[in-house]
This record gives sequence, C-alpha cells and structure tokens, in this order.
Amino acid sequence: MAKHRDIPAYDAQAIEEKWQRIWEEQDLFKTEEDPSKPKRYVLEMFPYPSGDLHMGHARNYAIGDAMARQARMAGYDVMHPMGFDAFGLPAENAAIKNHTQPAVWTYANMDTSLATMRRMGFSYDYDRLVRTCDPSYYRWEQWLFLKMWEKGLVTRKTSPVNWCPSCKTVLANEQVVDGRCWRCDSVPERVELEQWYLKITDYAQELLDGLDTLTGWPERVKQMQRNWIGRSEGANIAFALADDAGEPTEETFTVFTTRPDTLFGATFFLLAPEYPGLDALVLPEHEAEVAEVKAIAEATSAFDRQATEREKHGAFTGRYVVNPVSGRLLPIWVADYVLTDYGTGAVMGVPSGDERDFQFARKYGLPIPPVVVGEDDPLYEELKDVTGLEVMDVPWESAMAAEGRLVQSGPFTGMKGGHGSEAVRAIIDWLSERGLGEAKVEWRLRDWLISRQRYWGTPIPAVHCPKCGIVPVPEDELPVVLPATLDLAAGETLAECPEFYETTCPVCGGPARRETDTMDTFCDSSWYYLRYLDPHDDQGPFTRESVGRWMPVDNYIGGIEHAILHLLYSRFWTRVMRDLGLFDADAAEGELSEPFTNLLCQGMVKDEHGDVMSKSKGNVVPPSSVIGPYGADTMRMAVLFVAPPEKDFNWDPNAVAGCNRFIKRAWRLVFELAPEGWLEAADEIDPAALSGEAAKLNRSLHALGLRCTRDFDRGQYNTAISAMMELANAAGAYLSAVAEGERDAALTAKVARALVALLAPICPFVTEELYHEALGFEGSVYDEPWPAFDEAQTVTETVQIAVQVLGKVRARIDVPRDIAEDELEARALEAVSRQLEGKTVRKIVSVPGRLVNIVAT
RNA sequence: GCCCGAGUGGCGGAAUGGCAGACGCGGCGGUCUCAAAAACCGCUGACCGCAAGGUCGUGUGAGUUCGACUCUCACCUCGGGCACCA
Repeated sequence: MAKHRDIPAYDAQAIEEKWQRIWEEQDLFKTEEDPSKPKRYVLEMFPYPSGDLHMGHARNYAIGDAMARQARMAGYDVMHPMGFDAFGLPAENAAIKNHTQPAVWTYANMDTSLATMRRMGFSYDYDRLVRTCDPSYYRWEQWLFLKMWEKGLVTRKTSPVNWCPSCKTVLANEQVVDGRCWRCDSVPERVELEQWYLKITDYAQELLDGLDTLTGWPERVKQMQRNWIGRSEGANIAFALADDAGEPTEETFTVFTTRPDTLFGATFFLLAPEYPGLDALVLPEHEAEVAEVKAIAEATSAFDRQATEREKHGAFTGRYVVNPVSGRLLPIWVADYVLTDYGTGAVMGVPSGDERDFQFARKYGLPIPPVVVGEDDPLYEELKDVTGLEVMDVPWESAMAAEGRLVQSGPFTGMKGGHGSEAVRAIIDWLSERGLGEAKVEWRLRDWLISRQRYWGTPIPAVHCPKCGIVPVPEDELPVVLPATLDLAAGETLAECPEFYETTCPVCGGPARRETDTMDTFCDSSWYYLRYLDPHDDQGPFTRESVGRWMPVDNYIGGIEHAILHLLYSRFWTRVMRDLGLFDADAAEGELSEPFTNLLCQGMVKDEHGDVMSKSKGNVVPPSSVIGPYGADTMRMAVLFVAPPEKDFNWDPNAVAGCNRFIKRAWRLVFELAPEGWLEAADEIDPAALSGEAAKLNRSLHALGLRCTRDFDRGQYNTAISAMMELANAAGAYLSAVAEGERDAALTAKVARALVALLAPICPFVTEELYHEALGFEGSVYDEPWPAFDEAQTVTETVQIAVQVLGKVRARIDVPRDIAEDELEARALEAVSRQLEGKTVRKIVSVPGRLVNIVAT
C-alpha cells in the first residue's frame, strides 16, 4: 500500500557535486568497447582553449551529451571523446602580454575548461583526452605530413600569398574572409614568398562528388562547399599572335572560357597586368599606358577587394591575335579585371556575352557584335540567318543573358547557345579537331597553404641542407619538439632560436638548418577524431582495428563557422589517409572517405536583444551565471529547450527560470508517484484492467513516451522536452484527480521511472539522484535501459472526429473507435445539419479516427 | 549578379497533405499567506456578439486537392554563402 512520504528539497548544488564526484570515482563514462552492441560515435567540435567555456560551447556539448547518453541507454556502444585544439596565435599573444610561455596559458585554460565540462556533467571518456599541443599528438601529425610528402601531396611554391602584418604570418585563401584576416581583421598584404602547400586541388573533383553522398549534412553547408570548390566547365582555346602582316604566327595564347559558343563575338583579347612576358609584347608607343594600368592593378590588389562596382582599366598593347574561328584580328589589351591566378591569365573579350567585357567595350569604344540572341529579341528576326559579322553594335544596356540562339556565327548559326549548350559542344569539337582547343574544367579551389611563421604550432618536419636541398626529417627522429625557452615577449621567433634550427642533414650529415615554419592549426583539427580512437598509441596515429570499429563519426556537432575550412580540410585528410593505405578497405561498408555521416550545425546563442555575445560588447552571459543559482541540469535543459538545435536563439533569463521550475516540479512529482517500497509493488500492469483516470494516464505515458523517443532519435530536443512536460502534466492531473489511497501504485511508479529515464540524457544529475533516492535503485540511471512504449496502449475506446463542411471544421463528435463508416457519416451529417440546410451533399470524405469532410453546395 | 535557407500569437516555438498555435515564457484572474515569495488552479491569436455562435487568420498572389503552414509556380522580406572566377 502506498504510503505518504516526505519530499526532500531539491538542492541542485549538493546533488550535482555529489554525483560529479561519484561518477569520477566510478569512471562511469569510460567507453564500453562491447563489440556485441552496435557502435555510435558522437563527436562535438573540440574547443580552442581561450579561457573558460562560453554559452556556445555549453549548447554544443549539451546537444552532444544528450545524444551520447540517450544512445548508451538505447543500447549502443558509445564513443564520446573530448579534447582541445590547443595550438594557435592567441596563446602567443597572451604569452607576450604576461611574459610567460604559450604552454602555460594554454594548459591553465584547458584545466579551467575541463573543470567546467565535468561540472556540466558531460559524459566524456576523459582517458581519451587529446591536446594537439602535446608532442604525443603532433608527433603523428608530423608523421602524416611525411607520408603525404612521400606521396607527392606536399609542395613548396613561390607565389603571391596573403601576409597578415598584424599576425605576422601568411594565411590560407580560406582564412582571408571578406578581404580581411579571419582572426584579426587586418587587410593582408600580397607578397611573393616560397611556402609549403598541401595539394588539396588533386582532390577537388572527389571532394565535390562526395558532397552528394552526404545525406546527413545540412544543404547550406554542402552548398557552401560547392561554392568554395567552384567547378567550372568550359574550354581552353588557343589564339595565335598575329605578325605585322596580320598573319598568325607560331606563338599562341591560351584562354579559358565557359562560353565557347560566343567565340565569334570575341572582338578583343585581354591579358592580366601580371601576365608573364607581357612587357616584351608591348609596342614602345603603348608602354606608358600599359605601365599605368599595371600600377593601378598593383595598388588595387592591396586594397579591400570588396568593392562591387569596380572601374575597369585597360590599355592597348599595339599587338593582335587571330580569332581561331572568324579569322578576325583582335587587339590585345591589358586589363586590370583579368585575374592572374584563375584560368590562364588571358581572356577573350566577348562584350555581347559577358557583362564585364560589355562595360569594358563601351568604355574603350570596342565593337559589340551580337552572337547569342534570345528568340524573343527583335534582333533575332533580323539576324537569324546571318552567318558573317555584319552588325557590330547592339541596342542593349548590358550583355545578353545566357539563353538564346547563335547568330553571326558561321556554320554554328542557329544553334542553341548558353552554358553546356549544343553550340558549346559543337565549337569545342570543331576546335579539338584542328588542335586549337579542348574541353577544360577550372576550379576556384586553390592548394592549401599550410606553413605559418609562428611559434605555437606543429613544427614542419623538414631540414634545409645547403648540399642536399630540402629533406624530410626521418621518421625515427620524430617528434620535432618545440623548444620551451623562447622569449616571445622579447620578440624572439623560432627562426632566431639556434638550439632549435641548428641541426645536421639527415642525408649527408653536414650542418643544416631546420625548417622553422609551423603548420596551420587547421591541420591539427583535420584528423583529431581519429586520434581519439587510440590516443595513447605510440606505434602509430591510430590503429586499423579502431578505425574499422568506430569510423565514420555518426554524429558531428559544431558551429556553422566551420562549414568550409575545418570540414573541407577534414574531408580532404580522410581521403589522403585512405589513399595512404592507413585504413582497411572494408568490403561491406566501402572504404572510408567521408569522416562525418551526420552533421548538425547548432545555432548561435545571442544576447536578449539578438546581438552576438562578445567581450568587447560586454554582453556575455557565462555558463557559470546559470550553474551558480540553478545548477548544471537547468543550464543543460535551457539550451536544449528554448529552440531547435540548429536555430539561433536569444538568451532569455525567464526561459531559464522556467526550466528550473520544471525540474523542481518533476522532482516532487517523482517522489509522489513512486511510493516508498514501490519496487515490491511494481507488478506488471494489465492495460485492459485500467479504467478512468488510470487508463488515461497509461495512454499518455505510452503516447508521450513514443513521441519523446522519436524526438530524441531525430535530435529535436526542444520537442522531446515538451513531451516530458506533457507527461508531467498528465501525471499531475492524475494525482489531483485521484485521492492518495486510491491510486494505482504500479502505474504511477512506472510513470515515475519513465520520466526519470526520459529526462536522464538532458538532466543527468537530478535524474541520478531521483533514480536512487526516490526510486530506490542501486546502479546508475545511465545504465538504465531506454524505456519501451507500446503503440497499442495509446488507443482509446472512443475518438473525437472533426466534422468539416467544405474543409471548415463545424463540429466535433465522439464516436467509438471501430465505428462503421456509414454510421460515422450519418452521425457527422447529423452534427452539422444546421450548416447543410438548403444544400446538397455532393461527396463525403472520411478519414478514420480523424475527420469527416462533407462537400455540400 | 549567382546559389542556399527561412518567414506561424506579445515572445521562443509545435504541427506524416487532415481539428493551426502543442510545450514553455510573458500577461490577466484566483487559491494559500498577516504580507510577500514559492507553489498550485483557471483564462490568454484577432475581430463581431449579452450569449449561442460567427468571421478572419501561418509573408503576398495564383494553382493542385474533398481538404494546404505543409505540395507547385511567381513575387516580397529577412538571414547566410560565393563574387571582376571569364
């Protein structure tokens, strides 16, 4: 018989401190490694340790932890590790400011962050903690670098690079955002330097194609990557330089174009100001003008390249090329809108087909013959049978948009033009047969510049030998360890540290200089998810067995700001490691190419007014401000409940208080629902024997339990929590409707147990306490199996049916669940008889258990 | 300019093509209290009506359908990505 019990006060601080301690003592979050269970790898993007964790981290990790905990309860063998992306510039800046070493600052911050993670109750396998600044980690990164080098994927190139004067290092293309340094907002300078590159362009096509297989990724992230990779299909076409008589010479210039169909419309020819050999080409009388354009180009490239409507500048060189299809002589101009590092640095000018060429032609008075004209354009009738170039100007305000038919285009006149059109194919074929051109694909993606002139990073394992050139550090000499004695505050760099750079050549044994550049920190984060699998292995970066068991990551959770950089680089490294033969080719699963199966980009946490939280604005709400007064459970629930995971939300202190209210309510409810000694009383429930309020509660239990489980499965934690709230409401309604002595103890206890289990992934502390103190169990709620719910027990004897007339609800009727259709229709007609007066029923649509729609006019 | 995503009460947000607004916040009213807090209960899209009830309502306009927040097309607004990439 149920006995009234005293309900202890909910003391979040005491409960959370207690269980944090016990979990640590029991090593509760250690990976099980039970091959009999299906695996699940849940991963959150590891933080850069810039201080303590902020609200964005709290949200990110609350999502991942709810996922990992629920998966474990649902019977999965769960991998859920954490680490730190510990190299990077802020540590150096802090070290300079505080006259200390970057390592000191970094390790202190990691300790602070770790304490907060434990305080938040995140179920990480802390034995697998990875810090990228530990030599035991970057040793294997150096090893991977050497393997890539062997494979020919590492190159050194001299080319114009972005040098950030404030960070005093070069940047990758990806790290120049809106023309500015991604980290400090300075405008980078373009300088010519020899640097280290990874040949990510070798994988451009594969990285693009792979996106189509990623059905578990948000569309916008895939789209961003597609844009970034930037594949363009077109042709390379050779234009021969004309001699003084206007006859083609042996010397040719190649252009890339995506619109070979407009070739007849090319009336001039453009070279980039930096085009190699340009100066030798220019006739003396044009040298001054050309020099002027070159000067303008040089000046603009240093400016913010943002400006949309940039004035175009050009100068005639005095020379001509021959249009390969029309034979027309095209003047060669130098123009500052032609890019050196895309295509060939030379472009054919088709003013009727390209907006930039159009503007250029108008500015300098060059002819604009129409060659692709829309069929609804008045010009089309006039020109549709014209094959030669007769009309040399257009009445248009801008270049013709893509679609249309070819005119004034010799044998191709009349064909459909546009991107990938029949005219494109026909002209490429024509050129190929004559050796004048070929189909070509261009990419926006550039090779990845990975060397940084900074101290706090993974040293590039190379040696510069005056005799042997640049040689790799032998594997058995790894790791190349960073010296700990640099005085950064005094401006010392690795390049000025003889004890680091003085070495001997591994090939000839003579004196040599060690490479003093370090690797981009994005290299560190490109493979850390693999190191978690074997973090203590000193024989290799990871083992094949672990990769076979755990990869790919099933759920990857992090911010949208990594949509291009980190996620593209990781996809690249995974493919490289695959091609290095570091993974087993599994016949069943296929070779590992994509590291992350499902990606969730969580939204930002903004302040109450919708502004981004930042130290400079002074509007940061630290997690401690919630944990202090309310506890970690409330903090976790608040970030999960207030919005769907992928949406931004504005911080709302009232919503946080509301979550705390629910936890307290659930606390009292579970004590009330589970009478003392309930375990003995917990018989199997016979649903058929339940009636009235008990039957109602039982139905709610199963219906809401199913909904909650489904929402966990699809990662909708906000609605999963709503379902728990509804279950609590249903339980509360039962308690107030049924007197204490008359309650069905087996049922209420079952509800209590379900509520505790459902809430456990979100609020681990309070549920653990309830599991022991209210329900009287011994083990951990984390080991409680996820409760099973039964669809059959959600059905009711009678159902409410909406009766619609012409799609508008006019009445609601209660009918037996298994009512015959004709009787249902009869009752529906009766219920809306008033609305049907004077009308004729044309049709009745019945949806069993839901509604009846009467079509009457 | 090209591409992607999103528009639902006072707010955050729910809704396999089938009763729009679940759940929560805020607000209003009540119970308890000397009082307040806490807690609990009720009401809360707009408009008309004493009421019964009715009309309107998911950015705008069309369409498909017995029925559209949901599907299709066009447009508007906001957010994001790429952008002198030929």
